[in-house]
Amino acid sequence: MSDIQAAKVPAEATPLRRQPVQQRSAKRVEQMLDASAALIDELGYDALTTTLIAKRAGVAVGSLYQFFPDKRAVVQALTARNLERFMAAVNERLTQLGPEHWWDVVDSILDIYLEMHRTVPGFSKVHFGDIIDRQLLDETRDNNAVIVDSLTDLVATQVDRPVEDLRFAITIANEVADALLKLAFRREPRGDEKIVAEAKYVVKGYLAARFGERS
Amino acid sequence: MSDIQAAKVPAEATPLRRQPVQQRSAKRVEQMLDASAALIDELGYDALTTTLIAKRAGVAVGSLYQFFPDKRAVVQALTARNLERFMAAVNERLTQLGPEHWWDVVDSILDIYLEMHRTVPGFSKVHFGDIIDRQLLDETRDNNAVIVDSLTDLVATQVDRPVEDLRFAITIANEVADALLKLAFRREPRGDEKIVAEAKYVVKGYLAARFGERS
DNA sequence: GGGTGAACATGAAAAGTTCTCATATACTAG
DNA sequence: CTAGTATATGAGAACTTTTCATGTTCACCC
Repeated sequence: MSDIQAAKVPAEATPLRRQPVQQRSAKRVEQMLDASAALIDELGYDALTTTLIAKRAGVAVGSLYQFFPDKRAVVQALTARNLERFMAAVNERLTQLGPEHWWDVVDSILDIYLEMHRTVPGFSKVHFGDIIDRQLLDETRDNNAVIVDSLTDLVATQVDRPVEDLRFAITIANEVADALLKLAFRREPRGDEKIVAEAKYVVKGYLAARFGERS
Repeated sequence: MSDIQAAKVPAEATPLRRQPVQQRSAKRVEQMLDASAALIDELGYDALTTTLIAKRAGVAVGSLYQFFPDKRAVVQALTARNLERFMAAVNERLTQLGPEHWWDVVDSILDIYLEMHRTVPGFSKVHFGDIIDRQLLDETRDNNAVIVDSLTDLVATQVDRPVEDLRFAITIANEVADALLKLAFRREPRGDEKIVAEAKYVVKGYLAARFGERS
């Protein structure tokens, strides 16, 4: 009576040294990501240490390297997991609501984004929009592409415009929203309300100008 | 006949372990910052190494620690230098042009920002808006505050609105511009023209809505 | 339930970084 | 010319990242 349907995402290209196949190890990998997220929250990215991660996760350092090629890959995997969770939440919310106006889509997405900032450890420090160094850049581009493409598809069914125009506008909107919400959470741990409101205002204003008011 | 007027900025709080007093050492510190900038461009922040910086700058590692308390402080000093250069350029441009419409102020600022992205090594990777970790956060806030305050003063003489409203709007605009220009330079080394244009459009649109069209 | 090979776990130590410090040299004021 | 401070230096202490040989656990088969 359980939903055995594996929630496995194909995992585009494996940044992992080895894919955990047994359940215990999959769990361990999750623990390592959780530990990383917590530590990033507490100490910041720079102070993150493989030894610390391992200790916090309750595993040996070697176990970490069993799956991740290096420290960066851990953070990268964390951002990937954040992205997956985000997209899953967005999809769920949207299929639930049923698409009406893109206006509402924007609201939903921003709300979910906010929610994750507030509830997912480490999210406000590193999530899919971050570039910590060149190595992560390509991965980041991919992550953002996933979001943007997904949203573009969604909006394309509603707005009568060339898809490339939509993609462009959504790319811009995505970047703006990310920047402003990050600012909001830099100012206040729970997110500065005024800035959050302004973020919604700016994004909607921009999209309205580009998409037109009609749904 | 030379303008001896020292272009020294008071240097708010000293993040340096020791302030270079002799000219040779001041020069060396500059060399270290130059080396850091170049290396960040080439390898990314993560691959930055104190040994590498020293080697590139042609000094001993110890010399670096003579002035900087740790590696982060070097990057921090680099962002501070970038900020100084940026503000200096902005001030020069604006006093030259003479303030007309805030519209033109925005153009000037964005142009200078672009120019620096293209000509100042490392600028597109780390400049005043970046947060690499918690330690740098306060300094970053300061940096942004400097820009925002400075611009606010400037605009306050032109727009008849409560100063706090102006500061808020400028904070938002600053963040948006930064995010979009960073995106532009992530996409193309010389800055994606289309995105740059859109950045100007978004920022101006936002400020027009907040400040009103009138100069 | 015994055997086999792959997946996984582990921690000591190799390799690499950060940062210190005792020592040596350059500069500056008098 | 000289004392006193600023600076330069690089070996090495302290800490991190990553490897790897060794030992366990699991999954599957007979």
